[in-house]
Amino acid sequence: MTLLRWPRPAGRPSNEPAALSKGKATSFDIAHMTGVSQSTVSRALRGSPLVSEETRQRIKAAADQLNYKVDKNASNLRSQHSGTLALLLFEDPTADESHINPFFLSMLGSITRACALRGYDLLISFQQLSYNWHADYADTKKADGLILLGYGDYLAYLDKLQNLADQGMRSIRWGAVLPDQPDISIGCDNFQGGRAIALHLLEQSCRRIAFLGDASSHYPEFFERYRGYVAGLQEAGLAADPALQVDAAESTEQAGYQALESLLARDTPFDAVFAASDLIAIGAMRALADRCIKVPEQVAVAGFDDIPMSRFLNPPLTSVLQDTKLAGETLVDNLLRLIRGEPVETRLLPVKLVVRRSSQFGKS
Amino acid sequence: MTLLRWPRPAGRPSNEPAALSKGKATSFDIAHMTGVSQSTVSRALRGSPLVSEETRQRIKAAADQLNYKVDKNASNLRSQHSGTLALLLFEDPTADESHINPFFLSMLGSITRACALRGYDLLISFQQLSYNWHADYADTKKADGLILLGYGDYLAYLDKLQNLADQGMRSIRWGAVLPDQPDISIGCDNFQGGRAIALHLLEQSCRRIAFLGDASSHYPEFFERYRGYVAGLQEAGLAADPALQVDAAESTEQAGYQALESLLARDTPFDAVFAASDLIAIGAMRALADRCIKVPEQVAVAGFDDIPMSRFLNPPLTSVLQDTKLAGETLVDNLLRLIRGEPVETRLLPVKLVVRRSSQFGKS
DNA sequence: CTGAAAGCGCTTACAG
DNA sequence: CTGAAAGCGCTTACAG
Repeated sequence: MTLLRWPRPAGRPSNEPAALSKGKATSFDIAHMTGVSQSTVSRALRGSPLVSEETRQRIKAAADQLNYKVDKNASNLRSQHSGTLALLLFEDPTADESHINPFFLSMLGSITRACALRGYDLLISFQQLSYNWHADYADTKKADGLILLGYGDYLAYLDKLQNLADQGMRSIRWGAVLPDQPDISIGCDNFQGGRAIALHLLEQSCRRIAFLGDASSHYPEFFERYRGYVAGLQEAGLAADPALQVDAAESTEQAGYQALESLLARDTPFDAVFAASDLIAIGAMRALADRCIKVPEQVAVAGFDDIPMSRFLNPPLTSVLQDTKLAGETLVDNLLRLIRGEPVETRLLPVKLVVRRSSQFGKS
Repeated sequence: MTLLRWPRPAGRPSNEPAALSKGKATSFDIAHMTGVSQSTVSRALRGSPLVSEETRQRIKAAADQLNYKVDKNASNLRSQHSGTLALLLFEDPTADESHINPFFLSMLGSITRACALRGYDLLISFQQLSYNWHADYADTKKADGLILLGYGDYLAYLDKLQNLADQGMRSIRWGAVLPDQPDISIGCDNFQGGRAIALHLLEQSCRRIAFLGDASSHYPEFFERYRGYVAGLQEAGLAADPALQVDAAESTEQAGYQALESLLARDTPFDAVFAASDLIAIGAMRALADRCIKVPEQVAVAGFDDIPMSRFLNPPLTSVLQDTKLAGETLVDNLLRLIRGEPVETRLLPVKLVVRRSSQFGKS
């Protein structure tokens, strides 16, 4: 009998073959099995060039046979990084808890995929604005970096972002890209999107275009869309009429419905509605339908985000498409760069106007 | 000066106050600061009854002051559990990579919330059916349990489920609840949902109700919906006509569009369409619209899942609502029970018929 | 109620 | 190219 007997690590009965102790094999088992040191096993499995090809093959074969997998907790503890990113979705505190904004859901999907392709795990959590993100994900070492996603009052959490940056947290935010921001953010070109909608509606012969959405620095993404809209009007020699701008801070149907009612209550004529998001547009279209105002015959409507349901609306909604696949990849890639200490470029992603029936003013 | 000086753990320069070494405080720092042992710090912070209230308060205060957080990797390694659940979304291999099935997105949201409320983290990943789930999430100790979500050929991954069960993996699956399953699954009452749709359509005076969706044990959820539909017909003294059942394995618009075209090609008269999912129904409605067949005037249509966009369709789609909030909570609670070694009851969740205009046969 | 000690399973200098 | 050793930061018997 030539089978060598190696000492077993404490805790495993020496009469039980390692191959049968399911999910329990350690690098020591592999080492004993192949007759090398545990350090060499670790090196081989991590692809270190310090191990000879022949040794590596033997070790890999043994690892496969024992169904061995590196214990992530141990390797993370030792190497001090987790191979995990955390995605924090912060929502309006008032949001209905059963539904997530479809746009963020779409982002979530693309971020998940991007992480998987790069070999990172993704931890997901919903957060209130009041929460201490850093403490829970960075200090506990659960994640190497944070992706922040969500609407909400920008000025209200500016301090928190500043704090994250001060503590050297690796985090990146989806949102408005502005000068003098404390953090690194990636967003789409809200300005050009707003401008494109305005130019498109003007081309449909609309002249009194209402804007539904907050137009203040509290909601910088909406504000950028608004500024693009104003710029578009100016190019056509028109001035934006303040009476045609109605606040809608939340991106919800309810907010859109109410915003349109406010607009109607002002008794200011309008022939088009540019909603700062598709959800707001959906609410506005419902309010118009309830008053028997026909879209697009009497009023043209356009939104922003191009969420999946927009093409199914009646009439289908003209909107601005944000490329969520590219957005997710860009967020992940830049966060990874940040983690590696490489320079990161704040980026503005291009948008695309998607014309559908809701904006064909006057046609039926 | 009465400030005591404690020895510093190796690795930290003793001239640097612990409070300034950001994100680096350990339980030893707290111990030194409060004059107790590190074990006591660990106990106090974990709420052990072995620590006196006074000591606990002092320790907690020190921990707050130093911004101390337990290192999850260390505690996980030592205690051998991760406080993390993994959600594996397995999709049809053919699925368009940019969009996730809206129903699963909704489940994802509710599972994320349920985990957060119970103090668990959630790891998310997309998986192909061919993947070795167990190895990647259980053997690596990244997660204490698995939640499996997704459509796909049930028979094709039965072996894998068996394997998971054999290896003692803590996992739970959303899907059909059938006798003799190798794993524990939770699902909605697909049978009663299918029956409710059939009875509803019959009530609208439909007599030739087509079923769009796979009706085989490869797709047991669809099959249960089909069996419910057959049962509903039987209650009205009608037999299901095989010519009215068209396969659609994937839950996509494309599959629905094609299924309806196949149905039309059969030249069998029908006055209603029951699609096995809303996505299939959406495709079918488009195919009907392309042929200028009016819904619900000429053909009534109903779906299943009640995804968010269904109420916005033209006409709004009658469907069967699955309570995703309850589903998410049930999945998480049962998985946690499984992890704790408690008995788990396979559960069938109730569904609710949601009637909208698409099924008002004959009306305009 | 508290402390000293062992050890979870790795990675990574250090030495050869 | 390989091995012996230290140590990541905790939790948990064990002893008092």
